[in-house]
Amino acid sequence: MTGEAIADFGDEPMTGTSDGALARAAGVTAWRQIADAIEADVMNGRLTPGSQLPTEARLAERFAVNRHTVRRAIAALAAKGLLRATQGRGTFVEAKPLAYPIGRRTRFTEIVSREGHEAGGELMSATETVADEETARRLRLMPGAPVLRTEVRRFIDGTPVSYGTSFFPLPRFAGVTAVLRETGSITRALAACGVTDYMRAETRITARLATGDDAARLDLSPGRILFVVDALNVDGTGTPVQAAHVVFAADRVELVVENG
Amino acid sequence: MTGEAIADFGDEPMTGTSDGALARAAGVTAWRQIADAIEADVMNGRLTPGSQLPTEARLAERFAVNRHTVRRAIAALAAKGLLRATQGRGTFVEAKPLAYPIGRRTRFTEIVSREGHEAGGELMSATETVADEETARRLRLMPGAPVLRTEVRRFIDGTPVSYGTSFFPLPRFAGVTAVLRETGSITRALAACGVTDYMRAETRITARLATGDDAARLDLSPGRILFVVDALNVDGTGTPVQAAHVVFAADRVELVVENG
DNA sequence: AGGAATTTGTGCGTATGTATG
DNA sequence: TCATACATACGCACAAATTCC
Repeated sequence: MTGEAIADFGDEPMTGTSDGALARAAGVTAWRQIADAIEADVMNGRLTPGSQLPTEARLAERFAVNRHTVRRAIAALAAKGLLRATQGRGTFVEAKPLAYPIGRRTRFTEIVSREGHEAGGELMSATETVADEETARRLRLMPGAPVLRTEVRRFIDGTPVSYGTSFFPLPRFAGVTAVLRETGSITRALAACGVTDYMRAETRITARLATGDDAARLDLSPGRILFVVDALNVDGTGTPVQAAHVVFAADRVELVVENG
Repeated sequence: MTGEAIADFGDEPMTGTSDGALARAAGVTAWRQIADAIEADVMNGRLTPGSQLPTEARLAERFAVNRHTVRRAIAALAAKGLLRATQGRGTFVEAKPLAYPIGRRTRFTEIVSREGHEAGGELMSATETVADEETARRLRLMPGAPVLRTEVRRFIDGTPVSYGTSFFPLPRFAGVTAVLRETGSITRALAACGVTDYMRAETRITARLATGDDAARLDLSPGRILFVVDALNVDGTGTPVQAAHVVFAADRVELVVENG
């Protein structure tokens, strides 16, 4: 693999006859050779994180194979988390995972912007309901107590990294919905209800594979790994203010526990 | 599903004609019906964590199918993490994941025994080598400085839960090998070198799928989820004493971050 | 607002090489 | 040697999502 970058061909003629040439009738399948070529381009920096690959049609032309064959190579790399293909947009090189500190002060927006990225939040739903046994125990409420249930999806530089549901004790935090819908920031939503500061009391981390629903919400392929994070936030007096159940795309974040 | 537990049939006659009977020629494959039946037995507590299933041959007889069909059902549940089949031993219901606290004082043996389980450790290898760039940075050494590299596998109640490599600065911790080989305990090994107390400074958590090697070492099926944990331990003065790179079987532990 | 162009996603059919029995 | 099954690869057509004018 000494060829030029796959993405670098434009209208100019090919610079080498061996470029893009596959060893047909060799022991390795065509789609795997293509996948290896693309992966090498990513590893060598010829394709940088966030950059767009040529269209499947152009890659097929380039490697002199059918588009299906290119698609198979891309699918393999997407399953590895190296690429991400979106219908109507194109295929892109995935960004490096963001270090996501988990500590007493865990604030999504602060974390992301401190690393030089743009944080985004989207309130997907907000309904008043009653606490089930598990939620009541975590929020130290009676089962059946009124709670606000919100579903929030979070983005870094426009790509979704997590989504999940949160529960807030209800007489106290009735006002979070409006702020959450407008800003997508939990911190500001709680501040609007008089919680000037809150702390992460406990974080439980498990993992599972992405279902079709997860895949759709996080724009990744089914079967990728998800972190399942159950978090409890408390106010200055130690009173629970938020119980969250969030799934993260495991190859878009790296969870970091710092013990200062 | 109102049948008796699968594991409960012994020499007594069947208590109901429908027990174990499959809806052949229905829309659901035989192996999936068997898998669902076993899963229901686990969920309802008729099969408890740690208990052994009947042999594949007996299950095949029970459901009146070929043993291959039973194996497919078991394989599906093993892939979900519900069962674990070990050659020569049998098939067992997986235990619930153990809560594994990650904090300033993270001690494997203490954590496990406090939860009422038996902790085990096995030193797989110990070699003197030199620090590569990454290891040197973490241990605050010069690249090329001598370090001790150990590979340790850990068990809870006899089942492997993690394995990984650790690096110790070498002039100081030459004595850990012997203690580690004898006790499998990092805490005692460090104590033997004069480190009466150590602290977890940082823990980085990512995830990946188990390869064949991982699967062999942790006695799980390839493709299961692994937590990849990079940890740094320091002594009372803040000097790094151990840099570890450990993989955990993600469905045998739940990582818990507590912020006192 | 709307419609064309672009790009990925999906389905079907066909042919070929390679194990398997 | 034949039959079968499976994965690979190709070709064509259309659907669906996004972007751009």
